[in-house]
Amino acid sequence: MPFKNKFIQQRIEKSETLRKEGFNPYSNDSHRNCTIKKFLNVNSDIAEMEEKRDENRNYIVSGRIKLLRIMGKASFVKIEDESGTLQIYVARDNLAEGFYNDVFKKNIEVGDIIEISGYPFVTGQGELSLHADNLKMLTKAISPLPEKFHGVTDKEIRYRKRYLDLIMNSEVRKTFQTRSKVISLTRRFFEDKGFLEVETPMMHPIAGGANAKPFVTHHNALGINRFLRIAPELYLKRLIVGGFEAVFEINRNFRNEGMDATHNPEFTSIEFYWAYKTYKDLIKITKEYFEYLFEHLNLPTLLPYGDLKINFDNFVEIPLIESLTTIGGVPAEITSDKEKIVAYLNSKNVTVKPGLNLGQLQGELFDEFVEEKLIDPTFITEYPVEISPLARRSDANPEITERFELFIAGREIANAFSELNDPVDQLSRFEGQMDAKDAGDDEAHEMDLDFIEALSYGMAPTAGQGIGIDRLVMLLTNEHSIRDVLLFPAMKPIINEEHNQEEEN
RNA sequence: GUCUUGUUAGCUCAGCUGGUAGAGCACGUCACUUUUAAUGAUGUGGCCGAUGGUUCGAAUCCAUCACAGGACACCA
Repeated sequence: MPFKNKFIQQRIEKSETLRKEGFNPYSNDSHRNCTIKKFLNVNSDIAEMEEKRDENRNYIVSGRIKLLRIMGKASFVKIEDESGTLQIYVARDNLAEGFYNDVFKKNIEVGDIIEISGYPFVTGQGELSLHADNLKMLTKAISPLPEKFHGVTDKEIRYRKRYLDLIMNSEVRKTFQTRSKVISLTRRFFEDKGFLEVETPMMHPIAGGANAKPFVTHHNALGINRFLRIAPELYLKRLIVGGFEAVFEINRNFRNEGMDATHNPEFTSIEFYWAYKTYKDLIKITKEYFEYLFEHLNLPTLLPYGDLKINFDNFVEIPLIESLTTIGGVPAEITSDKEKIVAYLNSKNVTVKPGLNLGQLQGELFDEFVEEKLIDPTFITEYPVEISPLARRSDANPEITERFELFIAGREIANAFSELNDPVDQLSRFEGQMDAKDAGDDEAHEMDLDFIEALSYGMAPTAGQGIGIDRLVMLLTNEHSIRDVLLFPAMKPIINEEHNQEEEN
């Protein structure tokens, strides 16, 4: 039952009173001619004037009331629009007869969205303000705003009711403005390099391009299941086969897995594919990309992140096997022996699933002993072929691939490789994944014969990369939960007990 | 999925070893024409997350459930 709360009832009554007195509580007759930011900029000279005011100027601003200080025959009102906050001085004798006492003081309150006209002046306390000569209700808020000083801090309310979070916490708006800029800069960076932005299906007949569990949905017309995509990779590579030489896609992926500070079931990535290039070129363009972002976002290259300082002038490059010993402290003599790795992991109280192959075990060592130590940007290269089913083998050593993952602050930010374009090898890799699936690995890559056929027509040598946008934004905004960089993070629904019982009947 | 902590007024939070629910802000009323979380006076406001149990008596103890935060596991 909505609106049963007594505060809401009170406010609805005020809204009705306004209507009766001829003031539409939901007027759209708005005449704003100045944002708050502009008002503050344009009138910054008022402070130097002898009178501290200029009654010849007039502005109409609007915004939500954030603070209200009523002092008898005059009041101060803080309003906020998207651009900033402004103090309004409202005095009884400057408004229409009776308006101040009968309308303003009784029916206008914190949370309402109003429009005010008046002239700029500077108060005795030195604050540039607007001296109101007219005030109009634009939107009555019937729910009271959270407490003015503490705001909302309850994370559950902040995520479930993001609008309240955005009203109360201006720094949250900044985070999402930065997110928007990152995406826009990313798009511009790749477009300027000659990449073509494309859109590939979100609903896949086979969920490929990554090792992950998909969401399933049903297409009634065809009577078949579809999978929400876990990655766009195989479709983007089909476009390279088709003759596009540089493509990228910025969009959502969906993975049916756990949720925590760095995982949301839907997340945003950019994937880009670049013909006639190798993963070495990707390392170069990745460094350029970060330089570009830092320059346009005005960020220091010694970036604070929580207690860390991340040095973005210090990109490190190291092969995976080497990192195990030099960074992870794993004895070099065990890193290519399955039994010794298992014994070593067990000795460190790490339990491993039985039947893992050498590459998977090396991956375990990396995840366990190296990943969290990679603070400055680090390209880990030369991944084992067993855990890289879509990457090209190294010519020098067919057991490893021409691949890297970029780690920053202990987290994977990007995954990239020279693409496997040998259709026969790709087929046998998929078959290897099928064996892993039969052995119980439910995240092994699916067989995609249509993709194999595409490769069989010839895909130019290509390098491709994916970057997790959410985690990147976390780094750049100094946020430590993915929920703080998603406007509407995934939350469990709140079960309404009454409603539930009805459904069961 | 496991462990752990939390859930009390619209918001931010108190509430000790069980004894009939508290503050600040907000809101109502009154005073106040330059305040800065305005101030002073006064009042209203609660199924103490849900359901069971123990008890003469439960916000408080126990169990189950729901949701959230954190950690771990899996993964990007």
